[in-house]
Amino acid sequence: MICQIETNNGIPIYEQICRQVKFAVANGSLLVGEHVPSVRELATRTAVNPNTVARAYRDLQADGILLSIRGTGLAVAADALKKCRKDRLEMIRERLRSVLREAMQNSISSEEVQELVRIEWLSLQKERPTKQ
Amino acid sequence: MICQIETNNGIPIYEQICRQVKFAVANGSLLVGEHVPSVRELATRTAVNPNTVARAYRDLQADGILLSIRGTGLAVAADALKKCRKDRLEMIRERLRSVLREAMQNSISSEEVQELVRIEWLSLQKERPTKQ
DNA sequence: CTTACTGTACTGTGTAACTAGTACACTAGG
DNA sequence: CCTAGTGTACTAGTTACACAGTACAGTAAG
Repeated sequence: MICQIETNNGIPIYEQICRQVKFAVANGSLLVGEHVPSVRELATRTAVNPNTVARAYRDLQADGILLSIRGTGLAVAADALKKCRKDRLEMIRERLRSVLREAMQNSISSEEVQELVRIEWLSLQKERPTKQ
Repeated sequence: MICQIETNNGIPIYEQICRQVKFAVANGSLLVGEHVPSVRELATRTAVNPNTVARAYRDLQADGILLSIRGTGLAVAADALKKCRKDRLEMIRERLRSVLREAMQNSISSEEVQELVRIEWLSLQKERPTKQ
């Protein structure tokens, strides 16, 4: 499971981890019953404090995505797939709305936005060619 | 000059104010030489602490957008228009990139994103019909 | 001069996010 | 049993953001 953290994009690290775990489950990168990386491993790999990862995992447990097996690790819950699939676009949608709202408030046209999305998408594709 | 503040969208209030002032200049809602609303007036109008507005105005001065005339107020600098126009889409672009990056990292297709943008844009238009 | 309005500059307070360090209970493997 | 690896739970400290209150210097209008 890959996990890439962006600092200073407004989203707390622990929330980014939550989102990426949910996406991984929705994608099938993380299977139901499979173990998620340990707190300490993910922490060192992403250069983040273990407490921050633990916080994310705690939230995921509260959401019913992960199940704790003491001494062994955390596994993806049985009914997590359905929930993650359902919320898949929802998480992106919320961030997108906020950006679009700002654009609209400032007289950016629909065409300009569409064009911007197209250009930036292509630009990002160049950054990570044939990703996944 | 309108100024609408969103709390809890990840962007600090003082930065939102900065952005909206820059947009207003780029739009022509704020003309060069014109006075910007006073710290206290904008603070009460947006239900924000005066210090937060002052902080935004201080940043705008550092950026060369506003000029201070003690005892009178803050005016839009002569060369602000050029700078604001130049940065007009740039500010939206940065936020958009961050969202698109997350979408791409999680195997959302280009078509899905375009569709999402289209739908959300229409949805926002309904919220504020014939804005401006 | 007086008053009311400007911007500016402080000192606090509170909260959220993150980091740092430590400790404990549990489990698997030797 | 022993060790190393799990999750979990603390305390403490730092930083950023926002709010609250106060104070002061300058300007414009009466």
